[in-house]
Amino acid sequence: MKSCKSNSADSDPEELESQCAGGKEFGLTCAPERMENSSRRRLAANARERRRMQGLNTAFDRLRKVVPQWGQDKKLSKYETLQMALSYIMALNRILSESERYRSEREWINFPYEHFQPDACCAYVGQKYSMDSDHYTQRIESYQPEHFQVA
DNA sequence: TAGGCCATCTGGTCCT
DNA sequence: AGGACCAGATGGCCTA
Repeated sequence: MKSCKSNSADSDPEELESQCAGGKEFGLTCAPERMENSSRRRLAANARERRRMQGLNTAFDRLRKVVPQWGQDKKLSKYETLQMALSYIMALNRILSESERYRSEREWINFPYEHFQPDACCAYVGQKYSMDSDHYTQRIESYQPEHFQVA
């Protein structure tokens, strides 16, 4: 997945930074110090940007782990992950609202106890939910982002 | 082979 | 001044 657009992409950025500082790379052997500094700053900025994007991707991976994902074969794209997270939050929010309503109507006590089992909870948060997956898939898939207003 | 997704580079802008 | 953030450009990989 690496780009070959620039030679600098194929080497360790910190190493390149130090090489650049020596003026031996990128034809800068006889370049003025200003160009050298500029080039060095650019490489440092590239390295920072890579780290930033890696941090962003780590966050996406963590989000993927807590968001429902059926179809074990393919991981969600970034866009899909965000859409799924939105739908998931909305679904949970609705479930919460319903539970509040039940409680206020004093019907909550009749709510099936198994809804509070830890396993049932983890099935939502975990990777796959082998049991009852069809039902759950239908439930969550019915929560499409376009059905909600984003605050 | 076209299209989707992604990583990386890059220059601009904003913030501290 | 330098770092963080962003968006556009570019090219590689993968799949239908």
